[in-house]
Amino acid sequence: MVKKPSKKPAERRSAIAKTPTLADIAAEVGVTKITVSRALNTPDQLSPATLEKVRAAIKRSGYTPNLLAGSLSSNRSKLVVALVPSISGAMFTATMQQVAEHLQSHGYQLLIGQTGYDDAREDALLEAVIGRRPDGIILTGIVHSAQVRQKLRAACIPVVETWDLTPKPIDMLVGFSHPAIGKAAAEYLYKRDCRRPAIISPDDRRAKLRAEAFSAVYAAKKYAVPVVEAPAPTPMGDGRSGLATLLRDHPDIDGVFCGSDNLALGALIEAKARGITVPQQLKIIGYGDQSYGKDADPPLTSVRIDGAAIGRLAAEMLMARATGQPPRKKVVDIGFSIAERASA
Amino acid sequence: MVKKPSKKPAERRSAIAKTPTLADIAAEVGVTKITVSRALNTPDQLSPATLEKVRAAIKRSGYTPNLLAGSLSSNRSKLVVALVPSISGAMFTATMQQVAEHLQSHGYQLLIGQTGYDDAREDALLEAVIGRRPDGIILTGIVHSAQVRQKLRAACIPVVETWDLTPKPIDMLVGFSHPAIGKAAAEYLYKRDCRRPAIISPDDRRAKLRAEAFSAVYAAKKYAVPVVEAPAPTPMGDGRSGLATLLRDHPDIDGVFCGSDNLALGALIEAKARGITVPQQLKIIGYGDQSYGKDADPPLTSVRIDGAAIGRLAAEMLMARATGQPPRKKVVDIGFSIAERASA
DNA sequence: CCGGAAAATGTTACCGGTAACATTTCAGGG
DNA sequence: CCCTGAAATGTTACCGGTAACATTTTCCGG
Repeated sequence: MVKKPSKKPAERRSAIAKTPTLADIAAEVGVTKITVSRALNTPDQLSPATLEKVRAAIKRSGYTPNLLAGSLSSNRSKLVVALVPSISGAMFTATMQQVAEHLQSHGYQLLIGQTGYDDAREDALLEAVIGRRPDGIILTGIVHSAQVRQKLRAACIPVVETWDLTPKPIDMLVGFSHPAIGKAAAEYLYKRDCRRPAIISPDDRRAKLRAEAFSAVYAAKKYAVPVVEAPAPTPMGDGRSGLATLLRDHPDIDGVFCGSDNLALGALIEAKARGITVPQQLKIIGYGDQSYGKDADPPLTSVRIDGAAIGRLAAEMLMARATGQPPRKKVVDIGFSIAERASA
Repeated sequence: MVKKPSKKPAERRSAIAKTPTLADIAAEVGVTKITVSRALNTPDQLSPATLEKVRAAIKRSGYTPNLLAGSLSSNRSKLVVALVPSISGAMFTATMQQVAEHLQSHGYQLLIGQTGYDDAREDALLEAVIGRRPDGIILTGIVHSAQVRQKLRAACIPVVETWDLTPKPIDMLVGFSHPAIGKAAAEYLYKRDCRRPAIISPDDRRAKLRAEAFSAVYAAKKYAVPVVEAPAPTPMGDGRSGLATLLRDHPDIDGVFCGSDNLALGALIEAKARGITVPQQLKIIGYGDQSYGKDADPPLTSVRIDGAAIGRLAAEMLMARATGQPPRKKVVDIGFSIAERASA
């Protein structure tokens, strides 16, 4: 089978299996490209007869429109990208769920990128994402690299930073204050007569903010707070071993502020395994208020963040921007609460 | 401020803030577009002096290449999309982690879509994904809609189906047999003198396959297996309530096959809360072998799937295809094992 | 100082859609 | 039967890059 190279590139291509394009469908039906395009995007503009023929041809060929081309031309991608540190972190699930649902009802699509608690990697990923020209970007946490901040601004893409606060957001923001949480947790434990608390914390930036604020409260009262750090994302096991370490070095601690519910649950299991009563001998407070915390024994007291609300607001802000409305507020602090249960 | 519409569209645009393009950079440096393009993609081809000037201009303007345009032109998007039922399902985390790492080392990017255990939604999402013309698609589970199968084939995009087996994959496949797992779990419990087992299972398709195969083994021995289903993704609480329901209706059960480690952990907590000893009075076996299972008390026996291996193989297959090599194998059954711990 | 190969850069024509404006078709009133 | 405006369809020119091939520069030995 000799392949005779012809001059016309279109012809050369067709030798190989090629995915059908608008032009192919148009030629088959006997109309022009724009008519097929309209059949897909604004079907009301076509006569029923033409519409029917075009749809039949599309179905027959298994044609799928090339959104790269469409987006390039129309300057709208109908795509929103969200970046999260970790897929597994159940924290962000509710947020993503809400975002996806809201976007979907507006005909937008959500894709998620995993950054992995690593700034350099986040920057690289973000750059690649900007290149795809999504109609919106949702970030977990705030962006620190000046370079990336500039690129985001230059790209003119609506951005929502989330899960944190900063006086100078790139664009929009839905978050809450991590130091405020550390402070509130400390006061919560202090009020319940905790005098020798400790911290088990993931080593990511936001968790550290909470831990530092917690320590600061006790430091002001002249108590030093021992800290154990574990690499994020923290599995339950780190909570067990973390508590074990703390008890070895500081056998008299009477409370633990855990930087995640995973850690808290691990600490709980370790305490029970050692016959330490919770909350009598040891108070445990988690962060995130995951559903499984309620099902622990005793149920876990935890800092509650309304992740779904973050998602809903972020999506609404983006969609408002997409429809050209000026956003009511560019920055929202959704706050937090402490879900008081039996463990502290 | 009267805006005088000029004839040239480029000029009209520039009234509004516009994101810089290759042409802008090129004009600024005094070269042509292709030279700038080369500075980004094949810098070796340029003289050091030119390269330096171009890079300076790029940095100054905060330019980010429009990958839509690049992909459209070159017919390569350097993008792989993976679809998972749920972001939170820790099961797929290891897989995604591996995929992302392998792809990254080849200069590819991974974006994740969430389908939500819903076939209709998966189809819609998949169609939108095909439209973005990624260089590869990784699916969790196998595709059932004939329509979508045709579109995937027509689009000529390499596809890897995972976490399941089928005699007729669309393209490539890395998975294992769910019925085999149900069978193995049943035999495992039977061998340990379990005669009145029950099942707590998520209601997704693959979990049902496992449950049915489990029941079939016992049915062959004339034992009926009671089943409680919970909507996926299953939180720990469903394990607690699931076991409670089972014990109410069948107080004499002596083993539970749980469709996820979450469910198993919940069942474990419920059993302990009721003073039922595990494994003496009740054997519990999970599925997924999540890290937290090891840290439970007693440690959880669980069906182990090497999710990381699935990710690694899927990524390797895609990259091999991208570099034009014919894949060694198009279908891989990676099997499973039962991680034997104290709970069963 | 010249020829010629290699290195550096440029030209042209697309990729597959959509926007904006132009043209044709058709129904109904005068 | 013509006119008119709305409905249906077409034309042209892009969107912002890259492939393929063409041309100019540079560098080197003879």
